[in-house]
Amino acid sequence: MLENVITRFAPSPTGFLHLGSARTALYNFLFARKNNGKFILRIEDTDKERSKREFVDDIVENLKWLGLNFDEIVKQSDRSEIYKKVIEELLEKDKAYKCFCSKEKLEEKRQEQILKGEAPIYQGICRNLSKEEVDINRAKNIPYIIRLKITLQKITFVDLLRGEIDVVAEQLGDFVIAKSKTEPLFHLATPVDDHFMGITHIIRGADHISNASKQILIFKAMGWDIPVFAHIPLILGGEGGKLSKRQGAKSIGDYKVEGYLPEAINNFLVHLGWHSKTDKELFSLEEMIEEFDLKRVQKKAAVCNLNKLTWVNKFFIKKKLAGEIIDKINLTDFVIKEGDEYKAPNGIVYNKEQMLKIIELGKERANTLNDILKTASFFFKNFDYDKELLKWKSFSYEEIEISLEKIYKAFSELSDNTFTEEKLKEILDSLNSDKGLSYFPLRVALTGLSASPPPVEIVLIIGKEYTIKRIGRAIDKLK
RNA sequence: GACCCCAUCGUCUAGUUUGGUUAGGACAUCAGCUUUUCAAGCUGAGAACACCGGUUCAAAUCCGGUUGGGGUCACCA
Repeated sequence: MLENVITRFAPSPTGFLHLGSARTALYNFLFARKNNGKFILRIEDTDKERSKREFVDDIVENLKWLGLNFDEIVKQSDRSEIYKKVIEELLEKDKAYKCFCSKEKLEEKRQEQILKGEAPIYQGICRNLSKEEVDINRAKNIPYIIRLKITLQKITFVDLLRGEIDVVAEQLGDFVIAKSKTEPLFHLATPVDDHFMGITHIIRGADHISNASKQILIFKAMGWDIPVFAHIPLILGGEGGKLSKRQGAKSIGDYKVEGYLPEAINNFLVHLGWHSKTDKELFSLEEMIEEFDLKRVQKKAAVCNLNKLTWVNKFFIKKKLAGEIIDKINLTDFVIKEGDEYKAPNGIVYNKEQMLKIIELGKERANTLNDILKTASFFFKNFDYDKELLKWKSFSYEEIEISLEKIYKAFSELSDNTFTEEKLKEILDSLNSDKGLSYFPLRVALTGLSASPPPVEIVLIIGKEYTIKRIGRAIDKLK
């Protein structure tokens, strides 16, 4: 175990929490907890134009929903004093300078460079302005921004997953670190916070590899210790390309609404780039913490294939008790809850025990929480079906009708005491030599479907009265 | 375009550090079993080391190149 580990998840609140960012959060969380360290949520809202309060709320809410509890939340917009001090120090030490170039002029130069096939970087026009020149420009009120003065030739840093990475500093150009002394930009705010917050491990997406070199330049200019970097592989969409920028970039909130369980999402995400030493596939969050190891994280980008998510979700739904999920299911499309009663539009009133049994049946067949009642909607809604559906194998309509009439009669004769699972099965099993001739038409009569949970289970839930009614309706269709 | 990163079944991956495996698992697909249907479950099948060269008795594993994919090049993060 490492000492004093502090990690951070640093999203910009310019969008909802999506799968890619959630996985970054998960890895940071796992690594911190594994080492008994701290996990901090840092909202990078230096871009006032694009940052929105609703996104902050979404990120916080969904992180909590996933169980990725952070120890602290920090907003960059609350820390302007710190950035200001660093900017002033950098300026004072001549590690940074004011640039008076206009946006238009810069854009023109950029285009020229691109046309010439050169790297589109800043060419240092204001890099060596004298104090006098700067004062003149200031006196004229020409707007300026602040750039870092790059003096290093080569930047080398160690990535925990990839080893040494070399970057030619020239390639970077004197990039902008702040719009003004009070308006820091990403490349300044990030290293400043990482330093002052004591971040020991920067775990983030591989799209930040090239940013790392820029941020290291700040660390070096300030003479700070450089934290450990671990750039985790990107998650790609089905067609390749960054997930967050392409299709399929649904938010975690969307998955929640669609009926995915947080444990399913965590398990799906943890395997997008990481694998335990064993062949174990499904983990609780505690087990993940126990087994997680940054060194076993993949270097290759992972394509996000939702098949597995569905499978994982199904697994966890099946594992849960009906009582655990009844509160997570949106019942309003199916029943109106009044006290302990659940009133269905088809007239049946269920008690809680019956509702739980219905959920029990539904969850065996559901991919998502929302599927649970959908696959069992015949409990609640009126339905119709074609007479043809009642057919079983090559038996005739007459034979089907006779079978249903026998069931009708036998069920009608049962008293409440004998209306039990054993008795019902006994009747259905003995009625016809082909069991399906009893069960299948009964199934259709009860559900209007050719695929459903076992008919006897359904009968026991809706009760004798409604069972008889539905069988009678089927017989009428055959007449 | 320049720079950086990466490369095992369709997908997620084990194996690479310390060369020797019938290249393993999961999802998906297909088949069989079970069964009153579906789902589940069980059993089985097909399915991969990008290419070329080098080192070596031996290369998925080490080295070089090629190709391919991805990322970054903002007064966004």
